[in-house]
Amino acid sequence: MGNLRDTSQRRVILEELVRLKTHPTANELYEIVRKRIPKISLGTVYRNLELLAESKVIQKLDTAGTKKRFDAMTGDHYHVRCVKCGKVDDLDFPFLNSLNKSATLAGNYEIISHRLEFEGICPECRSQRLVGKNCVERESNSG
Amino acid sequence: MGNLRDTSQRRVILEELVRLKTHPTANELYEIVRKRIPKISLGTVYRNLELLAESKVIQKLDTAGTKKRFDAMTGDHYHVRCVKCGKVDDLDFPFLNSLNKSATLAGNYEIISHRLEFEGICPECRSQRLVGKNCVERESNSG
DNA sequence: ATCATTAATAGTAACTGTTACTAATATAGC
DNA sequence: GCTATATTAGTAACAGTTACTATTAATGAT
Ligand SMILES: [Mn+2]
Ligand SMILES: [Mn+2]
Ligand SMILES: [Zn+2]
Ligand SMILES: [Zn+2]
Repeated sequence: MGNLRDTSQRRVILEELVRLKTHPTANELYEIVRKRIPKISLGTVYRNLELLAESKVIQKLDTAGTKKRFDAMTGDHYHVRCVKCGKVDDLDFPFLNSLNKSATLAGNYEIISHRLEFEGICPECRSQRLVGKNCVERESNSG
Repeated sequence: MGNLRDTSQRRVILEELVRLKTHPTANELYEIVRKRIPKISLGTVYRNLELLAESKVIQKLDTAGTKKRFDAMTGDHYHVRCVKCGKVDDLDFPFLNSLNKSATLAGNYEIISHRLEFEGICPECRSQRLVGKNCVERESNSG
């Protein structure tokens, strides 16, 4: 894994991120890793997520909202965010390979990538629409 | 304009945002408005942008990076962000109306909207690629 | 026009997510 | 085992934004 040393902290952070399919924030992952390494520091989680993303082992997501999220799946894929509970899920949707080329032709930028994120209501929140309980707002749903 | 009072601060903020095509951050707009209303407070700019966005007069963008940007154009359109200088421009690209429906069918979310943002290199930065001067990094280019 | 009501303001403090710093510790190579 | 140095825990600093508060000003009624 490049020139990164093999520390227990780094190993557990990666293990737990791979296990989770929830695209956690640094703090969410910190709380989970803490159960296995109680004395780990939040800074260590941030630093390792950054390093792992730099070396392309994981992916840093730039979803709506203020918090960065992390994803152990590095392949191209899109995400859905529930506007009710803030949950971020993978979406099994074909990757739009031709978009960048079309967009380059449409304007005067040299397009190198695109970010597509859907907003919607997850099955859980949909079934609780009338009840309104058990559906904690995770983050201010901007726009 | 709803139940919003007509103050000089609010009027100038909106005027300057409409004039600009640069999708400024709150602070960038603050610096511009300050030339006309020197004693205006940054909080006033934030509060008014928020209120104007709530009442759909303007649009709050959730582009990559940490800073929110604002847009007086409320119609559906996509944006390009220059990875070199951070500039955000409109892209004259047809709006993908069928995407939400397709994405709803692809997963188990009820999709209500999508956000598509392109990354690329603007004409200015492209012509300065070798020189590297006059091309100020506006924000840390994450991912 | 004067007044009362109350939204909006300037100025500042507080907050949130993240990054930077530092002295102590642990890893990897010899 | 020893050395060089990457990594760590703990904490301070930082950036962007929001919340608070006393004062000011827009509105609508008299
Ligand atoms: Mn994913
Ligand atoms: Mn725009
Ligand atoms: Zn939900
Ligand atoms: Zn540029």
